[in-house]
Amino acid sequence: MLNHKTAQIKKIVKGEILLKQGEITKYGYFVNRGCLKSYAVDNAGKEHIMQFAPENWMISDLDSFTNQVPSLVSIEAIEDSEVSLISRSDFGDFSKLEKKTLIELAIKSRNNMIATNKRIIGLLSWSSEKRYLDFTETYPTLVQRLPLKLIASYIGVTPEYLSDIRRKIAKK
Amino acid sequence: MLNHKTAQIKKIVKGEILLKQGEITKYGYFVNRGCLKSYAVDNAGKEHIMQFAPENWMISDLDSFTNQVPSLVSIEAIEDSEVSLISRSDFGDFSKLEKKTLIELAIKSRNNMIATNKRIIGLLSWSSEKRYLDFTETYPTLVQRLPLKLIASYIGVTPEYLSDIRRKIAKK
DNA sequence: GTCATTTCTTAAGGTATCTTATTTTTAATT
DNA sequence: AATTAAAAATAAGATACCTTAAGAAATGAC
Repeated sequence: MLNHKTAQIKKIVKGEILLKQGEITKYGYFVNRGCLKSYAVDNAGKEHIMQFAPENWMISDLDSFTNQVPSLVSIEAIEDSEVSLISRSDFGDFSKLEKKTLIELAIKSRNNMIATNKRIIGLLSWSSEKRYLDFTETYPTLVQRLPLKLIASYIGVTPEYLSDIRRKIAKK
Repeated sequence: MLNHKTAQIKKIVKGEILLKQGEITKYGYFVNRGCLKSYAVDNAGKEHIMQFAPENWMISDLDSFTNQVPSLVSIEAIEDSEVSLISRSDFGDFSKLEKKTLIELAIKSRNNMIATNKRIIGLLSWSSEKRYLDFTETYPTLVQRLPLKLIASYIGVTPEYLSDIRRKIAKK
């Protein structure tokens, strides 16, 4: 979709931060290798994961990227990674894009929206156990790859409680 | 964006249902007048509101519309309303759309995505009181227009508890 | 291979939010 | 206006989930 071949590439190590909550971002990131997360830290200092981005995913704070407002999230590498930088000059103005690119974008946006809508329904109406089971079905490779505490943060429970959930599931 | 002028128009009364959870939808709806909601009913029979759609908003189950799979939500009029029907033949295939339309779509999708992302962050990391206050700031007209129990359902608390929240806020 | 660090598990007590039920207020219908 | 129905407020008891804390297991560093 984006012109990754000519894009600027950046290598980052685990723990490295590409965007800090409250800052205005210049870039979106396309993940070539590794895995990133975006997350918000609440008043109590707790971290809540908005998104995981393994290979071939994009990650950014879309509002900060588009409207140059402070970001609600931080973006950090959870593995050693390589990303392509997507800049506003390349991608900020849709009218500069080719029709073909716009169609690809529309399809990806739609798929993203479908997944995001499902997540909201889950947060509103599913039990934490069901949210965990859905996560394992939707992202089986991430379940292997990520520590429990990151998954807990994504589905909206504490690591201790997810540990309880797992034990209850195992007992069945 | 869509060709509302030639679209099929439908008048519906309060309480009328346009889509039932589990069914496959043929249409999306653009609201000309009135207000609709989409909601999921959980195992315990409780209703959880995904979206409100007042005038000039679109509403549908995007996954059901796009992929012809069972809908996760029902769509119902919460006021007497008039909607324009958006069919898959008009809007299912992006390659048939004009570039101008695709650009409009990309902008609307982006704005929608920004709002939806914020809602997820709110559900994960804000207190219920903060979620309510944010709702009143983001949708001041809807706060006047909608009964408390629908707002409670949207922000993810029971009506009784939202009533408590309001009382606490008023005491300050 | 040992030591240090991080992750995971387990458990007890606490809090936010829910459930159920009753009363009051508001809105809809005739 | 009177009647009915729906919405909102209030309160007491129940529960899902959190907090804190400690020990066990796994992972990474030297």
